[in-house]
Amino acid sequence: MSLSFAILGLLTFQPMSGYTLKSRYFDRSIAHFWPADQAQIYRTLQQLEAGGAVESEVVDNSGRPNSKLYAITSAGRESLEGWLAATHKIAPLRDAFLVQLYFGRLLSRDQMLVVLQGRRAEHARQLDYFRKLQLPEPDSDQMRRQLLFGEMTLDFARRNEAMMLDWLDACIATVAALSDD
Amino acid sequence: MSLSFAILGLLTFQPMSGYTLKSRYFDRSIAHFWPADQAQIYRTLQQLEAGGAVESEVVDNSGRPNSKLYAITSAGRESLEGWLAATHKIAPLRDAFLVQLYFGRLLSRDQMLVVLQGRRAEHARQLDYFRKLQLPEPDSDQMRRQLLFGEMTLDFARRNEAMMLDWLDACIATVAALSDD
DNA sequence: TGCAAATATAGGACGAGTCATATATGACTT
DNA sequence: AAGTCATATATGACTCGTCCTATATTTGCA
Repeated sequence: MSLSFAILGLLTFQPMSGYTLKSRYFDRSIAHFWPADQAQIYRTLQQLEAGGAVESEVVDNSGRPNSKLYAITSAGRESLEGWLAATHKIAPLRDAFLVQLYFGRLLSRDQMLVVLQGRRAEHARQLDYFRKLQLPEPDSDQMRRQLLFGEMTLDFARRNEAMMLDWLDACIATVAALSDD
Repeated sequence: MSLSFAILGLLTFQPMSGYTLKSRYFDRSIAHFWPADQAQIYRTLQQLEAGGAVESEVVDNSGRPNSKLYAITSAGRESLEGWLAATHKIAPLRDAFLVQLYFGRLLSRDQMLVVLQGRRAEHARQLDYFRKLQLPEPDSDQMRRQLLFGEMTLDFARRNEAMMLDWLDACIATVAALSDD
C-alpha cells in the first residue's frame, strides 16, 4: 500500500518514466524510509495503471530504449489525498535485533558485548550518514514547502539513530556490569 | 528467519506445545517487538522440525485435544547460539508514516496538524502502555538474568516512543508555523 | 577493440507475513 | 439448552517484498 502512495506522491512532481522515478526521485528520498527495488516499483506502476490511478504514454527515446511516461490521474490524486489526510494505525514495532538481545542470557557476557558494540558502531555510522546528508537548495516556494517535509523525515532518521546509540550505551553498561559466565 | 530463532529461544525455557508457546510466552514478550500470528508460528514449528532444530512428541491430554510437545534439539541449540552471537545487518528503516509526512505539502496546514496530533496521541498511549508494563518477579538466578534482557527490550520500546513524541512535537511546531494554504 | 555503466522495462521464483476458515472438546455462563 | 471461552492444531489463499535473470541500446573509458 505505502509504496503505491509513495509512487503517486512522486508523480505529483511531474509525469515521468519508471526509471526516472526510481533513480532520480525514489532512491534519493523515499528509499531512506520505505525501501523498494526496481522490480517492485515497475510492478506497482502496472497495478496503479490497472486501477486507473496513473496513465502511461509510450515515448520513443531516439537511441535509448523506449520508455513509458507515467502521469497521475485525477482519480489517483483523490486517492492519494484521501490516504494522506487519513489517520492510519501505527505499524507495530518489528526489530530482529531485539529478538537477538532478548535471548542474550544464552551468550557469555563478552560475546554479548561484541554484538552490542558492533551494533553501536553501525548505528554511529548511520547517524553520521544522516547528519551529513544534505537536501538540495530550493528554487521555488513549492519546493521550499516540499523540503520542509523532507527535513522532517530526515530529522526523524537522525533522532532515531541518536536514540539507538543512547540505548545501546545503556545496554553495554548493563551487560558490562554482569558477572561473566 | 527471526521468527525461527525466536521460537528456538523460547524452547530453551522448556519443551512446550505450539499453543503454550504462543499464548504463555510469545504473546507476552517477543510479540512486542516481533509480531506473528498463530498460523505462522505453527508453520514455523513444522519447518523447524523438518530441519531437525526441534523434535515433537504427541501428548494425549485427557479431555482437551491432543497436543504436540516441541523440544529444541542440540542442532537447534547450536544454530540458535550461532545466530545470537553473529553480527547481522541493521534492517533498513521502514515507516509508512514518513511517506505520509513526506507528501505533507499536498494537504492544508490544518489537515496536516490533525494527522500529526492523532499520531502524537497514539504514541502517547503506547508510551503509557510500555511505562506501565511490568515484568514478573524473578524466582531464580536464571530468570533474573533473563529478565535483565527483557528489561533492555522494554527500555528500547519506551525510549522509542519517547523519541517519537519529541519528534512529533517538533513537527507540529514546524507545521503550525506554516502559512495556511 | 572490448567492457562497463547508464538507460529502460519486465517476468519467474520464493520467503515472509496476514486473513480466513476448519476441526475438536471441556468448562463455565446465561 | 445454548452460547462463549479456553485449549489445541492445521491448511488455503493472498499480498508484499526480495532476488535473479532477460532484453536492448548508447556513451564513454581503458
